[in-house]
Amino acid sequence: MLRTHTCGELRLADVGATVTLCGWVQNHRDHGGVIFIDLRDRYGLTQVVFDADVCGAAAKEQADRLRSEWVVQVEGEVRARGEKNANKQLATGDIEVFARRLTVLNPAPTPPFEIDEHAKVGEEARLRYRFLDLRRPAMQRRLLLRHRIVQAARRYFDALGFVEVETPVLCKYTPGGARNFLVPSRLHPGQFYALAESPQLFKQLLMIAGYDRYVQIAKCFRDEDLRNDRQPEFTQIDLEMSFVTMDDIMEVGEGMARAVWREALGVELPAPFPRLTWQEAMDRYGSDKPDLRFALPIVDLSDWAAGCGFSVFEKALEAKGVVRALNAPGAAEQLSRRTLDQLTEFAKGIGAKGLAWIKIGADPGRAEDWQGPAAKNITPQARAQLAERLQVRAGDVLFFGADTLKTVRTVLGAVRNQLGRELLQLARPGEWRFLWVHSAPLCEWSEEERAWVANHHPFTAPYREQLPLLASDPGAVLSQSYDLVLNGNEIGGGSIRIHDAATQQAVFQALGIGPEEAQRKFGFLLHALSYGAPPHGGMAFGLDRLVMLLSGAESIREVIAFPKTQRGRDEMLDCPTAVSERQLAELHILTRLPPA
RNA sequence: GGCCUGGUAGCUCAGUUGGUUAGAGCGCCGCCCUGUCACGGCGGAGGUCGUGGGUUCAAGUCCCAUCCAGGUCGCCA
Repeated sequence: MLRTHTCGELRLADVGATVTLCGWVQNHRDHGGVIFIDLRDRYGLTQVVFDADVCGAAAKEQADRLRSEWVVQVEGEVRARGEKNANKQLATGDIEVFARRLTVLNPAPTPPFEIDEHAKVGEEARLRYRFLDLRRPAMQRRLLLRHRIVQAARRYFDALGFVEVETPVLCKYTPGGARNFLVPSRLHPGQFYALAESPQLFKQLLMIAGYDRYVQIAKCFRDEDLRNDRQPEFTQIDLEMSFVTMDDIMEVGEGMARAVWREALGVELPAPFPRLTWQEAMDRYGSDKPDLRFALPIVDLSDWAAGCGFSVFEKALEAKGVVRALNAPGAAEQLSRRTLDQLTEFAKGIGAKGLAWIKIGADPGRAEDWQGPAAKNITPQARAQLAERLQVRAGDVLFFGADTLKTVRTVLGAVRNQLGRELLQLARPGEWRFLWVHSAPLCEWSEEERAWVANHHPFTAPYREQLPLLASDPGAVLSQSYDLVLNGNEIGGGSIRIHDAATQQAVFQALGIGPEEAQRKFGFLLHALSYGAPPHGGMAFGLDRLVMLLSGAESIREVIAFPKTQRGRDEMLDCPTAVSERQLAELHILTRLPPA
């Protein structure tokens, strides 16, 4: 080793020792007669002192030329700083190293930005110089947290007897779902692999193979547009179990979350996590991933709305829609007319025709104290009933949605989030509200494709007793599926899988995938299912999102060492790039570029 | 693909109604300083104002196109 200690470990007990440190020059403070250097590595910072009386004139002169981010080796003696000169903010602040010998291991140009906690740097510069950005404490903290999370998960699953198995990244193209990245085959002209969008099929095959507890920290690839929490390659903590029910998987998944929070954050999560059916979540919170850091429940008022006096509501009912509302208790003062107008525009952006609201003044019993676009038209009787149904008190603000069921759910769900997270700031930092949302519909009608499409994926098992409905009313069939939601973010999800070929065929049929097509696309799975597939199920956690939430980062890019930009480029590697004609020829590929 | 925000010194930003030589802080370079620790003092260098075109006597500023970054909708079974 070129060093005897790291820059974070020397203490008063080491005083008198001769040590050798290696690291980067964080800072140099030249006082003429004496030079201070802060030497940094990922373990910490140690102050090195160059005094000509100790190190000699030549070494001091050399130290004088040191610049930020040079890599140096320093041999010297550990000395106590004394009460007066100690730096309480530094773990090594009680000591300093009086240099005797200095070796410049590598000089460096002035970095494009300062490598310290305080420097504000834009993301573009950070990504172009990611190797420098990763030296910064914030990035180190996040990558180390990620490491601890992964280790905690691995220990947890290992202790439960899970087997870690790697599955291929080069896979077969599977239609439906996310767009695949394609990889040309040199050996098979005109044919392509697809990068795995998830290990889904492989883990089912592993269950058929009898590995009844599988786990993998798996890279997944999806060629879709990027978002603040979406990258084209990302990591899942993927697991699958045999001979289990929904409850078993949820228990294991919940246990992992508890282990991760305990080991990575030192936080003890309450058990068990609350559960809602998909239907309950959608009705009560207008979302399949409700943020439970605040209440603001949505109440159905369809029966009340008939004859309430407000024609907008009544017409929505006549059109077979619904009327629902939520009460923001005591929010009247925080929600100015201007804010409410902005919220109305926000609702319109999501698909609402408008957003009826009522502001309650000092006395809910007086008609004049009900103000807002919906207030005047409502009959006194309807108003009294409303006060009862929404538990109206002075200073409350009521919001109404009147439209199709789907629109009202979406709009009030979004309004609820906007109120809770932004306008009323009801979500406290450091608060972790977990929730299982289970039993979502198996499939959903797609106007675009004029067909029923799988909500989760086509291998998700419906509830057994609802199988007969599959042919007659596919939309009514619920699936044995579950999503783990944290503070309004989906952090994981899974399902019990179909384990027999007959049911799988029936589901394919309902999804408009004929026997021939099914055979062509998923024949290997159907074949395998016929060879003694055990009942099985599993789930996957989005590791990047998990780390993002645990670290409080604003974007997924902050918890990935080398992320892509929103257009899918790597600014540091400068890729993707064009390749030579020769390479293309070898892959039997002709490119067809869009017109310039 | 649509919409929104931004692009000015190495970094983070300001730049008024279109008008003199485009500024600040940090960083950088030089000199001084023996107890600093985001040291301090003095001095200095550093700009295709993303790119291309247009309007104008005059464009960082107005218009059009385009590129890049971020956000968002579509998309993500």
